[in-house]
Amino acid sequence: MSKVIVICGATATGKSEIALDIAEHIGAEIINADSMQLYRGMDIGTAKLKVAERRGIPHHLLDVLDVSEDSTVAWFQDRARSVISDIHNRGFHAVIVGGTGLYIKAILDDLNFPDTNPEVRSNLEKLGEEFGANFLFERLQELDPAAALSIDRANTRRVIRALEVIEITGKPFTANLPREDSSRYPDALQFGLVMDRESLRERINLRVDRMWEEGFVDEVDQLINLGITRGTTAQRALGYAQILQMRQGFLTEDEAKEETKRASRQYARRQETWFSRDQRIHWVATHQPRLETILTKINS
RNA sequence: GGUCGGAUGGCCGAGAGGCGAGGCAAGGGACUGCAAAUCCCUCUACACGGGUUCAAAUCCCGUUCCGACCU
Repeated sequence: MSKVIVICGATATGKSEIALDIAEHIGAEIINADSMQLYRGMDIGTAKLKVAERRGIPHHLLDVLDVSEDSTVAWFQDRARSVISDIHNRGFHAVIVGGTGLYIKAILDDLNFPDTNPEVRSNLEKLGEEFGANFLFERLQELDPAAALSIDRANTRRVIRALEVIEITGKPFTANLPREDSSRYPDALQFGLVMDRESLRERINLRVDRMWEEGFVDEVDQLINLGITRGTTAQRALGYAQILQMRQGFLTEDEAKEETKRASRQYARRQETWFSRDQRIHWVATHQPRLETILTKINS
């Protein structure tokens, strides 16, 4: 019986390494669930494992997008699921590793993403610019009060998406929403790596310093030539955004580096909040023998 | 020794008698088509001691510290 194992957790907790260990032990292939490692050329700044470091284990969904293309959950969900069935069909287990909570949830749970329509969306965006965030929110309150309750009035991005879905499907946004416990892979085992804040902070600092030494700035310069500023997703990535700002003269190199560290810390916090909601995750702390703990659980 | 100017929350920084500016950091949280994104909440400070006043971070006196200048 082929398994689905998930390794999640905050950035810099050592997910990639553990995933390799597990894959090696149980005979699995690895699937990336990190929204930024999807991009070709974003290597140093995303701490992507080099091919030589992958121990011959197949890694999927790495380097599948151009930096000028946008990534979306719906697309990812589709790709990831077909990769999983492909791996399973060949008789291997699948280890999903990554820090993008929404992407992982999209694979595991029965999340259905109604279509998107660029025209509808840009119209809504225009309305927002013209009449303000409140206008959009009030419209949402009318069309789907339940959704308005759970979406913050100032979060224009999410308000627009809800309105878009309503317009396209003709049904309230909430109608498409969660049916708890509708897991696509009921036997999937999720492991979350945790670390105390102080250690994590140190690891992040070290990691960012190392990225700089390895030529992070050059990497971004190359991506500028490849059109990273044309896309919306890739250029927002931690570190990339800051180096881009530096190139535009808004930050000194030192500031860019420090900002990257700070932003990474904040990101780690958001990741922990996200993952902490999922009761299915088995948390593994640094002081535990991580690999053994996880393997025991898998084999039980 | 003298004169003048400062002293505000972890940091930056406004306010110049009467609802605790604001920003950053930190912490907590939300989140089903940009998610390394987007958004929300919290953090009761005015160097110290007196005084004036119904009311003082804001005015007065003194003390301490910092800075500039003078002798």
